[in-house]
Amino acid sequence: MAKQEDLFKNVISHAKEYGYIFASSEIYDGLSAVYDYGQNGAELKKNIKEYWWRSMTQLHQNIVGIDAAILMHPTTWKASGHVDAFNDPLIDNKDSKKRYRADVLVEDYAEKLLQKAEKEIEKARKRFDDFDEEMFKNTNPRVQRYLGDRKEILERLARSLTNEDLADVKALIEELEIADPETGSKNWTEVRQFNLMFGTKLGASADSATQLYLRPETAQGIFVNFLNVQKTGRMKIPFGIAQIGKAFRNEIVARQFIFRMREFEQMEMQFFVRPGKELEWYEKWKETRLNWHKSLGLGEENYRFHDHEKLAHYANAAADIEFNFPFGFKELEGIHSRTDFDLKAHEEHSGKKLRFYDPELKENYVPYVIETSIGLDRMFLSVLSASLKEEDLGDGNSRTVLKLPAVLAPTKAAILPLIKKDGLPELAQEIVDELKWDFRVQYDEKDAIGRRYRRQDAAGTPLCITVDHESLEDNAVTVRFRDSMEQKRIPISEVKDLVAKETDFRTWMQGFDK
RNA sequence: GCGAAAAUAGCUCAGUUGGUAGAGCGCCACCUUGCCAAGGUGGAGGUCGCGGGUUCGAAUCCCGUUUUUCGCUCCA
Repeated sequence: MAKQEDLFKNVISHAKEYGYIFASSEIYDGLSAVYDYGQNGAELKKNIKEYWWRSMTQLHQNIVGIDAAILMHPTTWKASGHVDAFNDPLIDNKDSKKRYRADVLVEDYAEKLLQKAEKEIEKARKRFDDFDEEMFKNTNPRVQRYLGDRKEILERLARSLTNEDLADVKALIEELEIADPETGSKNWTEVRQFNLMFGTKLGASADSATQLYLRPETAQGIFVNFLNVQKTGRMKIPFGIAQIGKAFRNEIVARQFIFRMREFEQMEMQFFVRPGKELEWYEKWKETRLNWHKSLGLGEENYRFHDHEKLAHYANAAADIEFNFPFGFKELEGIHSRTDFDLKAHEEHSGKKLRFYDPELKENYVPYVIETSIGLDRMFLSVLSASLKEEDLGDGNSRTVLKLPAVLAPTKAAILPLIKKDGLPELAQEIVDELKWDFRVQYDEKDAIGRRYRRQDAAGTPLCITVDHESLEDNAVTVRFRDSMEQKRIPISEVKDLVAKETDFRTWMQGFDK
């Protein structure tokens, strides 16, 4: 356990030291759960995005990409359910330190009253042969009291929640003497409202401004554009719309480095299918997405599915692809069968039809949706943490090496003159000038060659190309591979092809693109 | 949000019972070496997270605060 903790700390400090991730506004002590990507982090992140984007929109003829705005019409979030669901009144028990949803506590209490009433009715049913349930309900004073109290409590709760009168919710809990279900303590804090959505205003003057939200998920940008894309792209079901973009959540607890941030980026694809076919496609996408992860070679044992038993209200099937992070298996990507919930909700709220005319069936329908949604920052963390190795070289030496998948590496190759004189730097620079058009490469002449190799190992550069005195004679260079530390002599004219082969999208993805 | 721990140079850390900061690595310049890191010389870099208090004097003691990590909690 302690070892895992150390490993995670290593990942965090390596990420900083090599320019991958910095705390946001660090000179001002940082901002909780907000991080910046540094010079190498930005490259790695961009490469992950590109790997995903090309897999989706380039390898699939029937998937296209969009880039919707972060700000959306506020009704979007009513339709999606976020306005209601992302607003939780929470209360803490001071003794047990447990947190509960205040409305759920009250609702549970009301539920108990209902159960008591039903018990009375059951008892009476056994006693009387000619039992009239309606009659009994309406006349028995106990049942009357239970049901009356229940009704009154629920109405008062609803009223208080609508008016955002949280003090009354607290008062209600106290009046009813509701206790912590686990410990029985009645020592409660105030009820506080947690709104998971970041609010902002449209319009410069405060009084005429419209309340807007920074989107808490990117999916809605796709749903509201469903018809635009379908019509203008002449898309036929089944088809998908992909998007990469920022989303924002005002998490109560945001932790674990970049695993849960307040500002994060999602890569998601909504796949529209015929109603009734959704579970077939759900299975297919589960497999496709897992394959995509496997293509990066970070270790197949590091991935697993986690099928949801408790489904969100919009879903009829859901699974996560979990990754073995330094702090255990956690969600990396979600694959959800979202039914027609979102499109239907937008139809209702907008009054616009969001349907597809299926020429084969000769009918209109609201498509069903399979969603694949991956946290880009989590993906970044998974790649970084699985790549960082402290390697024992067997001869008493060790090295720190960042075994990033070459296709994702920020720098593809380092060009190194063996020594910085005798014309070697000039030849090395020529190679840089040739390669730089196709690859991000780096020139380095400082320090002993072995040291430069190790430096590139730690930065994650998959290839080193060394120019020595012989190179001037035979036009050949030594290529040194990061992972195996093996060296190979090849003609300078073949360097470009070699770097391409090692770092190419096709090299990595082909065979996994099922 | 609660509880625990931590915060000193870019990184990893030391800093004795309070006497106004050190090491190793890294970085920069020059010299030297030249195929798997840590030769030489010189140099830059810290108001010890921040604010307050105690004291003649605080990195060190006390209070508050911020950030991070862990546990709980939450998680469309």
